[in-house]
Amino acid sequence: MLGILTLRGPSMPVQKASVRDQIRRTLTERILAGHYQPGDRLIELQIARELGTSQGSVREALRELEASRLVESEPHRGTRVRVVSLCEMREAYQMRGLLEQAAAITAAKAFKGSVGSLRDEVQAVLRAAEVGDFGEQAAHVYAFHRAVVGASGNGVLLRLWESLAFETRVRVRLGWGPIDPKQVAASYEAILTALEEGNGRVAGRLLREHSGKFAPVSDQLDAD
Amino acid sequence: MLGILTLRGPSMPVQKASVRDQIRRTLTERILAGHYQPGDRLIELQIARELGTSQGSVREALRELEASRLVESEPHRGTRVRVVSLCEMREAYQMRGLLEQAAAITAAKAFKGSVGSLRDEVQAVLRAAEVGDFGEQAAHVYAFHRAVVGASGNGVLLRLWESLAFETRVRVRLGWGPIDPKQVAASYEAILTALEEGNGRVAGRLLREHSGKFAPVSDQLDAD
DNA sequence: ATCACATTATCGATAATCAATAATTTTTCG
DNA sequence: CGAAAAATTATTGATTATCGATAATGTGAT
Repeated sequence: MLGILTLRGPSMPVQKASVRDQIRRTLTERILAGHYQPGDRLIELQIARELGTSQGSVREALRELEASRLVESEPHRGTRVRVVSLCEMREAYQMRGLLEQAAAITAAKAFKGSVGSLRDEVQAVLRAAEVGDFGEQAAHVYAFHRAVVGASGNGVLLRLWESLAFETRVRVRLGWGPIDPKQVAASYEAILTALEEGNGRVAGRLLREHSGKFAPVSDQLDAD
Repeated sequence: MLGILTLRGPSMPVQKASVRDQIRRTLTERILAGHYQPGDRLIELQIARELGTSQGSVREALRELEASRLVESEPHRGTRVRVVSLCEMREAYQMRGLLEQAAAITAAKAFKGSVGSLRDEVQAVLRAAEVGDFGEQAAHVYAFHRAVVGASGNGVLLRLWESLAFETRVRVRLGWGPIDPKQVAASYEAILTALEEGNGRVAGRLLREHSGKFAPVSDQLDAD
């Protein structure tokens, strides 16, 4: 039993690995990695037997995934990987832009003069793009934006932003074509400069525009 | 058993009343109504026995409440009603303002010339305020803002906004003092006028300012 | 072909049970 | 007495087995 619980690095302190969390993590990985495709059914007992757990634990994990909108379920019809529509993705990108713009306003204070860690992420993005490692690329893009939003110091803002993670991450897997590294570099460079100067207003605007570049529709909500 | 399932209005169509949902609804009501105070423990078997359900169903309901951030839990230490800090509430109000501003930009198109339903809600708010019925007042305030956000036509935006419901609703129960009806009326009247004219830009700005009036801290994120 | 009916897979839910852990109480001993 | 140690209790985390309800599928009769 407990085929999942095998992993636990040697240097890991006392990580509580509840069965429920392990299941959730495993399923999340599989969904984000594309092992389970959108629309695929997730059958409780099947998963339970595969992972060596009980049906109840799987149910709980599925409820959590449903809450974070990775899956959806109908009564007596089971749970399946959620299908994110193009429309919803556009909306999510709009919102991400809006939130990041707001985040930048205050985050700029934190980054003024020290954008080293951010620059590292951008470098990593470009390196990954050259090699063609989309997973790595997406991870560093995520890390960059998350760092900015996190630096805003607004926990609620961060939570809202993170709740968009699924919608804005599927994009990569849909393969809307490779990104021009030059364009990306230029865009990020401008943002970095603004942050370094502590100019949150400009950084925010640039981040919002950046978000717009990756969503194929005009941004209707721009208040400026 | 199933002491909860009694209710089901005569005109109700075919409402699926899963046990889990019933538990969730019951607990949500009790939390919002203040029957359970912030910090109170929610003991699984206790609730299960009281409602005549199994422990498992209560667990699932609690996981859902945790996802919507009404409660929080630590391993082996149980689940309790979440305590929303003043800081978090301020952040939530900031975010609510940001989202509503964005919503107004597009919602204005939908309301141009026909703000009747919105005006009704404002009237209801003032009426409730006169009578001193805070519950009713809060409900209509909620309905007004929700209508605006809903009219934006952006589902993701609506979802984000609704996820702030808890944080921005506790406020009423904390009783930050009664609100001056005149001030409220004037504020809403200006918003209505802007929406009626289809001027989303102005309506958005007013909504954001409105939100600021109810949060006791200067709004740092205003990009305009 | 299509409708009615049976079959099957799966979900929704329950009960009974057990180990692990946290909180509480009691005991022991300096 | 008062603090450390030990025992007790309450509750969670998780399992197994089981049942009825429901949706999907298959099958046969007309």
